[in-house]
Amino acid sequence: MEEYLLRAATNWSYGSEEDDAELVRELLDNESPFFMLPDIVDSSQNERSFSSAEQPTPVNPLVSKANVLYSGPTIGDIETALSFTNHHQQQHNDESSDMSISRNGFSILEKGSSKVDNKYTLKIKSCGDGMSDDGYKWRKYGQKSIKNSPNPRSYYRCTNPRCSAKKQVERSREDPETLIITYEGLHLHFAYSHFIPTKSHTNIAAPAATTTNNPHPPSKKSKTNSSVSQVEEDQVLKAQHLMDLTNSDPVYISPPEDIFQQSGICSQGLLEDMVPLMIRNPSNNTNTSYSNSSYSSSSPSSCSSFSWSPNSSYYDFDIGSAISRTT
DNA sequence: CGATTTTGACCAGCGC
DNA sequence: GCGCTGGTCAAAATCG
Repeated sequence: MEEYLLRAATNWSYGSEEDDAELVRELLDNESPFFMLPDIVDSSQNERSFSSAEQPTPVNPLVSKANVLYSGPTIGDIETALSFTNHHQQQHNDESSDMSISRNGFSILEKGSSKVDNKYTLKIKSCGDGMSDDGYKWRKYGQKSIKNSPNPRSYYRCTNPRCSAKKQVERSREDPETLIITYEGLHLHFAYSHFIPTKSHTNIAAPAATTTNNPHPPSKKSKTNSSVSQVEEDQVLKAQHLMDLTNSDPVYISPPEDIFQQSGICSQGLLEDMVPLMIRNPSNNTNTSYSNSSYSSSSPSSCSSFSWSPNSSYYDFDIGSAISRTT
């Protein structure tokens, strides 16, 4: 899941359907550390939150930390979703029940996270007190009423000026508890929070002399000042995947704030922030695993994923404030 | 007082 | 061309 999002973000708009299909296969490969064996997960537990005591055993500790459940989509389901038009994709999403992530009081019903026209749609089911927060800073820049829908749609931009990401948040008509979040543009926070710098990354993040055709780099100007190329980023991503395939140590998730501070880089979680960090601070890249409790109790920064913001207000028709506001 | 949200106006795309 | 709709802008209001 995280891997998928990470790679999807990296290949934001230039991934072919073949690439997507390959990615899906990798995701659904039982050998993948990001894949939870279906027989481990009681399907009856899908679409609900787990306490730490009742979490099913995942294949990958990262998945465990994220309370990620996988019980669902077949390769065909997702490949179909990837190939559908936006309209069809939405229908497909409505008809299939696939992934569920729950963390810090909300769950994601990812009914086929899919990429259509550079957009990724997540369906998030609120639970508990209804609070949910992806942990990153978004600025609301608009809200519109949608025809034939009682719920307005809220528009958000990432507050990081180097990030062009936007998202739209609206409440599902079918299920008022389900929020439909459409991410658009290259916004990598959603995945970086699960991106753990380790020594192995630095070893593998070797430069390569190729280019990408990513049309929406988070910051082109910063690229010119950085020794890290997009290809290096890709290498790091691959390294991360390889490392996770073999690393049995607990792996976590949001990098600690002090690492960012020591590095003098923005902790918003952009990949271009992460890669220099890993290169410059190899010594800091070890021993960065955290306990489950440390994760869930206090996010190290506003950039950690899915952090729940107790100060956020939640109103029926102000979906976004409940999701985007961070403190 | 700066940051953020609200909200009406404006604009562009699309179908008729 | 016109109207509808979705997306964005920007000034005012609100918040911390």
